[in-house]
Amino acid sequence: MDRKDLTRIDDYTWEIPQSFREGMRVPIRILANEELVDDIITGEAIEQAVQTAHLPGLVGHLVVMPDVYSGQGAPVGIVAASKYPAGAIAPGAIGHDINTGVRLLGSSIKRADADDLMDELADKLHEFIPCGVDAEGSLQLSKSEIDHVAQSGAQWALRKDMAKQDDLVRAEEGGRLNEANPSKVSETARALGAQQLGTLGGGEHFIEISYVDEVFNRAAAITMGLKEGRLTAQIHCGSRGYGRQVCADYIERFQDVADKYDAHPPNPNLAFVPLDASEAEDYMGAMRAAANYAYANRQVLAHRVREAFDEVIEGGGDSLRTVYDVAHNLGQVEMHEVEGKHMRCYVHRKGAARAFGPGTPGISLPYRALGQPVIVPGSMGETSWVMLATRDAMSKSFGSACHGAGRTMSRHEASYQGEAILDDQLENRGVRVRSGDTSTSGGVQLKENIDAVVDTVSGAGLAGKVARLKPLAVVHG
DNA sequence: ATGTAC
Repeated sequence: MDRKDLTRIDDYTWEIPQSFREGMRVPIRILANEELVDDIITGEAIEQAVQTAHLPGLVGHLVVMPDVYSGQGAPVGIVAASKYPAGAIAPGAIGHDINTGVRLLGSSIKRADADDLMDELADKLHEFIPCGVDAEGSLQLSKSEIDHVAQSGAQWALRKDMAKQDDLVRAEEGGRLNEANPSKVSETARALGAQQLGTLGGGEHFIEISYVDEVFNRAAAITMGLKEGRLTAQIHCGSRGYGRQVCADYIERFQDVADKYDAHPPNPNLAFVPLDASEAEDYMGAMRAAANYAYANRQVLAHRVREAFDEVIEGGGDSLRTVYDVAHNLGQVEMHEVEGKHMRCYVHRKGAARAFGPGTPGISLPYRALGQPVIVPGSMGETSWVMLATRDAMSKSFGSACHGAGRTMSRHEASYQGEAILDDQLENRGVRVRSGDTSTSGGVQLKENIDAVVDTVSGAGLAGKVARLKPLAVVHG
């Protein structure tokens, strides 16, 4: 694809018309600045976006985020809104790592006071947090306990003294989706979940200590508890094998019933069924269960980070306060205005965060008047940004923004890349690294386009800058 | 992303 296939809407928006290929249900809107657009349209993710635009019942336009990259079925970095309940639902447009996301914690600890302690802090984080694909957790729960986790999300951790009330108040959806249905989750998934709660996983998943480098919106930063020169902690992870298995199980099941619904996607990983099919309801219940597992997992990891801080800094754990916790891979029923009409939609977000503008119902109370926080972590060891959603996000991207933590290569390409160079790259940037089994991160390469991504998100009017964070230490799988 | 593999 090249630029002649695109219509330029404005400085940050490019459209691929519905006529680009027969079978597309909506046009595609790529959100990207001059610097990013050519890479996006020449990469392999864009063909996946074209295929995703075939999903029946899509409304408005398929949104492609500036940090998009190649995924399975749908690319990572898209928003696809389907009319509810007349449209379709596709697990591949939500992703295998259901509710992968980010928890950001702020603190009152001055960077200058912690400089000499950073190596010890990195050691303790690594000691307290099991990493890698095969990491088994410190919790070792029964399958029936995992059903409680899947039902209650981060609230389960509150009952187990691994959360503060304020953690939940400042998490998206209070850290728990309603109408989760663990009985629709396979035995295989439940068994994996029982072993893995409280583990970080591999690939792009990481825990990072950073500091607030610069504040751009002082009032918002105060509400968020972010102050220049103070330490922060970020936890980027998801639902581990539990969510992966839920996605795989339902893609297979949807493929099996394709004939019944005359549902034939351009790619088997984009298997779909009508939203009002019983199989769709089962998937939604299982997917919400996996989302709650991920909310609980980030909460348990936040607890472990607090324990690690306590070992090194007096009162360190207690000073870590949740700023926000946001999901990147989720499907939700929401009201949106499309071509002048209010309608109920099923919004698939894959590699995209919800970003509701100021005053929108559903935003956590401390932030409802300001707009939903948008955490853009960059790759591990990269600059991160904290932003606030603005009103334009509702019309431009179904109330969504980028997810930030991207790859330069698809997983498929990365699998050919051989030995890990990631840790050397990180060390060269002066970031302390502690890693587990690097076999899963061997192909992870650091992106350096985070500032262009953030320029696009703010230029397109999805979110405004609040603060920039700089990395000090990373723990990854 | 992953009891890893188009």
